[in-house]
Amino acid sequence: MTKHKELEAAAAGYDAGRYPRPSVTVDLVIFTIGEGELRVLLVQRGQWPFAGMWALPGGFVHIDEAIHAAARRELSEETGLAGSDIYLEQLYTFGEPDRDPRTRVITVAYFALVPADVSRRLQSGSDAAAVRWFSVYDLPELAFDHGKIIEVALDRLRNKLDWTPIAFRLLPEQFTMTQLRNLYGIILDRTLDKQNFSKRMLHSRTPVIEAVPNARLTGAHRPAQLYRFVEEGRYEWGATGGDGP
Amino acid sequence: MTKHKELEAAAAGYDAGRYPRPSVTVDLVIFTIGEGELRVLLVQRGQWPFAGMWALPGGFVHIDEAIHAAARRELSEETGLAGSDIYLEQLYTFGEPDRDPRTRVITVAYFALVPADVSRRLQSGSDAAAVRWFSVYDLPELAFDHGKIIEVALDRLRNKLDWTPIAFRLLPEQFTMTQLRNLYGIILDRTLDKQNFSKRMLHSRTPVIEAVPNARLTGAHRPAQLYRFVEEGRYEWGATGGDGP
DNA sequence: ATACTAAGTGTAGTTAGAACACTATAGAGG
DNA sequence: CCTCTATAGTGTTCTAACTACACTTAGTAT
Repeated sequence: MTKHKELEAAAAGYDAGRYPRPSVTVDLVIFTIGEGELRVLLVQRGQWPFAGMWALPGGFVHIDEAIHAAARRELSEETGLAGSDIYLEQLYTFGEPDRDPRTRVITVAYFALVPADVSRRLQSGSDAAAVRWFSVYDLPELAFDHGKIIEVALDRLRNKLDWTPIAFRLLPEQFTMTQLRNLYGIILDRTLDKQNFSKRMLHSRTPVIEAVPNARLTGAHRPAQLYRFVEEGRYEWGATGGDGP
Repeated sequence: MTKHKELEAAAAGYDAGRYPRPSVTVDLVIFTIGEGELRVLLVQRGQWPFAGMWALPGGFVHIDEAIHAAARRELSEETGLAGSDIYLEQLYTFGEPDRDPRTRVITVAYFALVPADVSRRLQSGSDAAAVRWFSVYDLPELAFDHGKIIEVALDRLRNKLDWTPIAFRLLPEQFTMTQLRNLYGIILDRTLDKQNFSKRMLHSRTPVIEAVPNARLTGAHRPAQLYRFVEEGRYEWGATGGDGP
């Protein structure tokens, strides 16, 4: 198909090889919640450049592959999560000429949200020390401009948290009010008033969550009501869009 | 410099030519206000593909050029506006494999805001029918996926309007309350209450605009107070960021 | 002078968020 | 069995911001 394109283009007097082309990659900021921390998945580099340092998972966009497809593929390769139920959103494109010492590399950054219960299962499956979750508040030295990328991702996550129901992508299907409030607290890095928080979630004009009838979490103390995200309402998801454009 | 990079990379056993590389371009959605309309700048294509159809201005990212620099350069080439005082923000990266029939082209879309007084001066300078402002509510048939790109840009503009002082990038330095209110009305495509609007702008906790002392616009009717944007306050400009990453 | 047009202002009702303290219900341990 | 303790769950008041709506003011045009 690419060959066909080139032929057609040549016939029309267009020479695609005229300009030297940059490499294009995708990099993934994969967030999860664990041990009461907001965490991001990093891989340790084996080779030059930045050998031994930690980096975001990522890889080349294949020549016949959509960018979001490349991001999905990398997500699946890196975590084994194939399902499209993992939240994935394009973040920003970074393309300073010197960001990669090898050659000109433009990277399209994505961020992904993996539910706490899913990431717990992952942890045991991943091989050795090459891949690890790190607290976003305690990151190692990072390769390339990946520190910057994580900053931008964290900003975006915090912003979206307030205006979109994105938080539910980090929790199992059913959850207690305390879990949800803690999640917000961890991401926003501040404490939230119990009553005001639950009022906002349950009693705003278009409620965001609803109680699951007869579902209670039994534990060491008073059992808690389980809630789930209300899909119906169809909120404004913000202009930055979802997976593809 | 690039040559140096390749050498260094080769020495470390990295072959950058291993993968076929896509072309990378920037496309610009340049907004302005004119004749009471929100307008976008389009250029008419002369060649295959989509010959005769209208498209967003844009071009290749040079191999040693930052992406935002390429966007600035195209903006300047297309409009003659060199100053970095024109608002420019990265929008989204579009990379479906088939979006360009010539070859694989990934495009990083930007959107720009040109003040009404500046764009009026431009109009006379541009050559013939090859470049034109179009109302966003009355667009011609567009080449490539540029219709989609404009949609995304319009969404983003509307969203940012409510939470950031972006509107001032479409107005001259001083303006009347009515001009500002009309601007919001045009972009949001609805009418706004006079009193409530000015209350929001002037009397919110952190005022967005201030009266210019002794400056009044004299005209056919009662003269109007002139206002200017308050720079001091430093608002949250939203997570999506400005020009560079 | 008078009419016309746009600028500018005041008020009451509603809604969302912040601050703050008390009651309820389970298991654990003596 | 009773008490302790930890977490779940609820009510009220105050303030800031948004909505709806109508009247007054100050210029030019005739």
